[in-house]
Amino acid sequence: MITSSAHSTEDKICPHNARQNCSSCRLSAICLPLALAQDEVVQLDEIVQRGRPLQTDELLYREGDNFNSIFAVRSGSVKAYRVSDKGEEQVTGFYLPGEILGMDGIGQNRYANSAQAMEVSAICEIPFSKIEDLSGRLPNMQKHFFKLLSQEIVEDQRHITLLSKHSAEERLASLLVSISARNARRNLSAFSFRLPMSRTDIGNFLGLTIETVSRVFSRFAKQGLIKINKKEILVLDIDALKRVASLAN
Amino acid sequence: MITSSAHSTEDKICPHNARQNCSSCRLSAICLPLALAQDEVVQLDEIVQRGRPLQTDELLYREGDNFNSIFAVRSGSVKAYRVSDKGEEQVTGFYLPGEILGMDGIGQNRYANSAQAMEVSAICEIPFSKIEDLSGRLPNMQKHFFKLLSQEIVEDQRHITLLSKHSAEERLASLLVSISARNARRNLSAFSFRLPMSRTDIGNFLGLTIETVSRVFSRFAKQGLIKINKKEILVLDIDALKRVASLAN
DNA sequence: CGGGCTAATTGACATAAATCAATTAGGCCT
DNA sequence: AGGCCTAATTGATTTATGTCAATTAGCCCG
Repeated sequence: MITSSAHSTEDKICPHNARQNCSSCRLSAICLPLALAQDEVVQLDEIVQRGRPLQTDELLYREGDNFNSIFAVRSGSVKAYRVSDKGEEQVTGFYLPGEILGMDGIGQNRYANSAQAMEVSAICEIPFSKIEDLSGRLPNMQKHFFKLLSQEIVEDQRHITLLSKHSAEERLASLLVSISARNARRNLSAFSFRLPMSRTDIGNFLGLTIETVSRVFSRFAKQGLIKINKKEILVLDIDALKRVASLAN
Repeated sequence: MITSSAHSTEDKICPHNARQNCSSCRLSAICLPLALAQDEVVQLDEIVQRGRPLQTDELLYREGDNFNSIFAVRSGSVKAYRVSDKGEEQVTGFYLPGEILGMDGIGQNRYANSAQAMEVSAICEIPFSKIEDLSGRLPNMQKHFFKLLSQEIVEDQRHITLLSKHSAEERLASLLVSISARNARRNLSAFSFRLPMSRTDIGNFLGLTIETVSRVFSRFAKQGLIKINKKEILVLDIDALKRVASLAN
């Protein structure tokens, strides 16, 4: 346990000027270096670009842009969304520190989503051509990327099931459980956290209206599963929440 | 155009004993060999295994099974489905000749779906470890697999949007347009085909009940968009159908 | 420090699709 | 050829969630 306070200061401590390499990054255990040997991480390090932080609502890339890089979230959070031909906007994912986005661009050489910062966020950019090179040389790297891509497929299929077969309560509980778990993975509290996204984004992601999201939040609070203060969430009964999620995932 | 008759005999002519290699396979233009040079296809050929055909309803693999291979459909058709912790079954995809399935297993070394033949089907099996080897040696191969995986992600995200934001009519129109296009890709008729899946599977895939699927089919027929005879579909107005799909994809 | 803007909440009502139920129509086996 | 089994269709009714509307509560900026 790195922190016992409700809200970790992870994102506050020298957010954008931490020592600029993967080896010393505190996310290395869950981010790309995860799968690499010490000396391989050095090679990864050489191709990672760390730019200025993104401001809230700033776009990292836009749907249809030429695909050149994938990105890792170092601090903050990013949402990805696509616009259907019908003009409907669909949030396809939320990305927290240590998570990789942009891989949807590989197939068509264009991003299939837009990516937008939900708060001030530091992002690592990794040119994909360099990753291809590296993957050709380092079997670990290739293997890891195959895995990453595959996991995103499984993640998306889970979400398909969620949208197709589960109620509003199940969907929201599922999201809360997911965020809780991802926080825990980063050694943050699983029970007290701030949702980086708006109710609108949550609703859009879960295929619900903002009103329904709000009502379900209120119901959960009334039932004593959580305590809400705007975006601050205190999980009072994670097991009940998991039960509601029905493990809808 | 290979055939002008309403129903191609593609799947009937020597279905399982066509010359057993990728170079001469009539699907090579849309299947794995697509991305490879002549001499590279030969190397692919050496690792592809072609077993006895699957009977209708036979399982190719089961969710949770150890992952070892990916598969290409040579003839027939396969559905993939997963069971959520809630016990709900969700069809995640339909695979037609030339299409690849099983890649969801890479991430966890276990298949995340079960795969079941919807009719008698011939399947090519490709051990994934061999693909990793080959990808390390052939940049084309590696690139192609990254693309394949990425495209499945985009496909799934499209489906997420479909389920989240589109009406029953839009969903079904979208599926019909998709199948029509995939048939055209195989040089089959885009306007006259047999749906290999049941109404139950369609409903499950689209997040609808079988009754709703049936009603929407009837409505489309009444509106003169299609003609239905059980699983046989005659598309009368593909443009209208695309309009209804709203290009919900 | 106050006014206005936006996000969230809450309530009343509408609706698309689900559920329940009955009927029809094939296909298959004896 | 006839009967049975399953898949599909069609209709009547219910329901979860969406839509419309009004209210509240922060929060930013001058």
